[in-house]
Amino acid sequence: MKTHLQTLINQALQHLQTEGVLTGVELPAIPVERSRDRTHGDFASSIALALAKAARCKPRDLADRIVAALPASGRIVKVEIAGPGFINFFLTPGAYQAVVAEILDQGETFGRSALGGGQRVQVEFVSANPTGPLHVGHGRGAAFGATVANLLEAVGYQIHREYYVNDAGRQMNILAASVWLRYLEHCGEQFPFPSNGYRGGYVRDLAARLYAEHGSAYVAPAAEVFRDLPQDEIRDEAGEAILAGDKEAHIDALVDRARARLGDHRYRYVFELGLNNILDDIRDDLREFGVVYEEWYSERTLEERGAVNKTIQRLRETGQIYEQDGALWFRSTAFGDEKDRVVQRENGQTTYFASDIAYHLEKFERGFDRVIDVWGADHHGYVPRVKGALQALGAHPGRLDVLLVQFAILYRNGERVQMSTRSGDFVTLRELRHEVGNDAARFFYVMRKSEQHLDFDLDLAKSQSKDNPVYYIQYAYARVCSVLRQLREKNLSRDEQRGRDHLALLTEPHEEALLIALARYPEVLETAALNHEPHQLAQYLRELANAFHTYYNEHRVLVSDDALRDARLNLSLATRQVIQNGLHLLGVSAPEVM
RNA sequence: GCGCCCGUAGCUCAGUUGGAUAGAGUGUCGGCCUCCGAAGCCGAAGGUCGUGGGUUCAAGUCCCGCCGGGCGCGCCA
Repeated sequence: MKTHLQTLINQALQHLQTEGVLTGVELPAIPVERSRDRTHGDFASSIALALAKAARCKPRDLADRIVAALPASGRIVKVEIAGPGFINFFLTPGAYQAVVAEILDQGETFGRSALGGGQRVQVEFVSANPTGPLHVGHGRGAAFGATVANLLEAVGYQIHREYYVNDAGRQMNILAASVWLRYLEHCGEQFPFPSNGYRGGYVRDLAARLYAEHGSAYVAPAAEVFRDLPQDEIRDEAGEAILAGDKEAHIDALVDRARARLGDHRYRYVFELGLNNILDDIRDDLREFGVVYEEWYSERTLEERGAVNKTIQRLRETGQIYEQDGALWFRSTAFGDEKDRVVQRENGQTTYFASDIAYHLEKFERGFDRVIDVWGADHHGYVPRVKGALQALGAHPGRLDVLLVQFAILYRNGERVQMSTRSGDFVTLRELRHEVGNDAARFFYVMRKSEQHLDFDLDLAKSQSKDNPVYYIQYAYARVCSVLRQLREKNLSRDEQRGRDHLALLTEPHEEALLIALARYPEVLETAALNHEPHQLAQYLRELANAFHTYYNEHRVLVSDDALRDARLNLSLATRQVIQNGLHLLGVSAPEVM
């Protein structure tokens, strides 16, 4: 409808140009919006306000001339000029009602479009290190990334969902060392656990598994393992230093000691045990959450192919690499970063940043038209250096969108649920899903703008009342299903074609409001997708459900008049279809009975 | 200190990329079931859009300065 109106206005403007009113004026994109207020019609255009200056006349006068030049349209009942020069369009009832037939015809594809033209877009999200189970922060990235991907797919982009598995870095070695140390404890050895080790309970589980598989064959005396190591650094809860040392050097040395003591083969075994078990757990967790990927991309394969070193070499050739204090630095300040960044440490290890440059470079080499990264907002400082490196290498950083997701704060009984990474005491995504269910979790995660902190009310997410937007929307769906059941129980006839033939009977104000809400769905999908804003869809579905509940409360669907009943049934089914389509994109189920 | 994000009803948040009289939910108060699911609906009350300037036909929206909150500022990831 919007494009229809734009076409009409465009024709009018061209007509005026031939009359010499707007000679030499370049015609802009024509603004057409849904009116907020019904008294302003259905759609409004501010085109006359925008062009008044160029046309050298008053906005209202220009609006008059545009309206006079508008071609006739069977879908418009009235055109008015209002306020400073808005052109308001009033649609015919038939223009509203037509959407019902459109929805019934298109079913699950209603709302989808070919806007993206099949462009290839990669969406990388979650990508949490496989050093432990996903927590509630990752959950938001998962729900958000999955929904953004679904939305883009719905408007015609070809989507490649990807999880970048950091299976090669230093952190994985620290995990392996942590598992081994817990294993030593399990076997009776005693020592202070390194402050930079992984201390979650799952590490002990992995250690127990190692023991179950190999008994005490991997044991080494703690006294030997810890002999002549750099001092650890230990702080109390307040952050005050109890033991001054270098925790990084300490843990790195422990990793080396583990490798030396176990030998390559056995060290590899511990490493793989940790990686595989945790990665499998993450995969299962996400699959249960309705989040699936086209690809799990391994950092290790990237490194084994020599891509990281090759990338550093390429950066060298650009002249943006220099050596200082034994390390290699990338001159990211030349690209707007606050300071230069290390790509290779003094000890020869490449940094996470180095492999990330290689990875992003490869994303473009794989032929994606656009690349989207979903990151936690605490990584925002990382954006300039990645884009800077891409620019240095001749890639186009403008084709990379980094979407930042703020943390979710859990509330229970009105109080904030405390989470501390220091003690390893955090709520996992799985715990959250089990507590509130997948539907509520998926919906709550995306119902706010991503860059907004999310207050996640656990009690609300669990409540089965209208306060809970998930239930509210699902209830509208279930109600339509219930009407169909009633139809059968009462032995009333139903004829879809008869309903289509009598859509003109849908003239009640509540019906009109519902029809307008339905017609908005494709527009909502488009803006939600292009702006990467799932919350717009969530918000819309609530409004649609509200329009239906209001209507349902005011009018009966199963009336005795066959034609009216069938028309209303078609309207109800169309509503059900749109709710189903929308919930599907959000990864939320649509139960027939609640 | 520097950089990024946020500040809208008591609370949680929208606000169609600059449009007309700033909207929902929740909470408070008051109504609606002999009738398709009351897990619902209707009404009332609630605002100097943090603040002071600027840009223009038009600013919650864009620019600048303050105030308040969050995050970042490692040879960690």
